[in-house]
Amino acid sequence: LKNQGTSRRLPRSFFQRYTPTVAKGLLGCRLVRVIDGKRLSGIIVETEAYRGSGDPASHAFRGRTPRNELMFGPPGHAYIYFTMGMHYCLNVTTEPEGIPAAVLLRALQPIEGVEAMMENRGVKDVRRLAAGPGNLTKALRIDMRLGGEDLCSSERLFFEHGEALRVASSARVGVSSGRTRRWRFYAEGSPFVSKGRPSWPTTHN
DNA sequence: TAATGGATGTTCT
DNA sequence: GAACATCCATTAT
Repeated sequence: LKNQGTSRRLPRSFFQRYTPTVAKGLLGCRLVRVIDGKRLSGIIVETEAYRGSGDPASHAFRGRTPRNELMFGPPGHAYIYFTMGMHYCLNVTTEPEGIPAAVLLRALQPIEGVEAMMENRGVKDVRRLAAGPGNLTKALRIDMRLGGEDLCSSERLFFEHGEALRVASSARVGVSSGRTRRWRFYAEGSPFVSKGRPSWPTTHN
């Protein structure tokens, strides 16, 4: 019983795999943020994979830079970036060290600390609390200070096992290149996914 | 319900 | 100077 918390954690081996597989596998798992000893958490319902130097939509497409450096590092770490002058986006690094890859966390179904998330967001509709990558980080109070955090050992931000969900896929949201890859994954029928709708129809795996 | 544009800053050409 | 892994309010349909 005393190991209940840690035993449910996703281990590093989970993240050291082919990135689209990790992105799919994260659906149904729990993302947990601990603030002042309180748990804010939700079930992951939407993710996107960004992989390798051959993926034109990836930040690592043009090689290593100060910003994307963490993508080249070991798996299971937080890669966070600031975008559009306003929002933070949370990724978890994947694949063995040296392969630039990560999974973007795009939406959660809020479970624990819903009241706190409402305060952080200034929104009451639970369906919108963590729908979209910028909203997700705002709800969980995630910013650059958590960049590089080891999510396999952190006490502030980590993943827990969950139940398998029915998975659908589409092209990634908000990217103009790399449209041939359908590396956005989401829980089919979930009202908690972000509004970004793909141009291609959905399929399931 | 769909399209548009503003807020805002970092990165790259 | 343009593009950008965004979000929301406003406007048009």
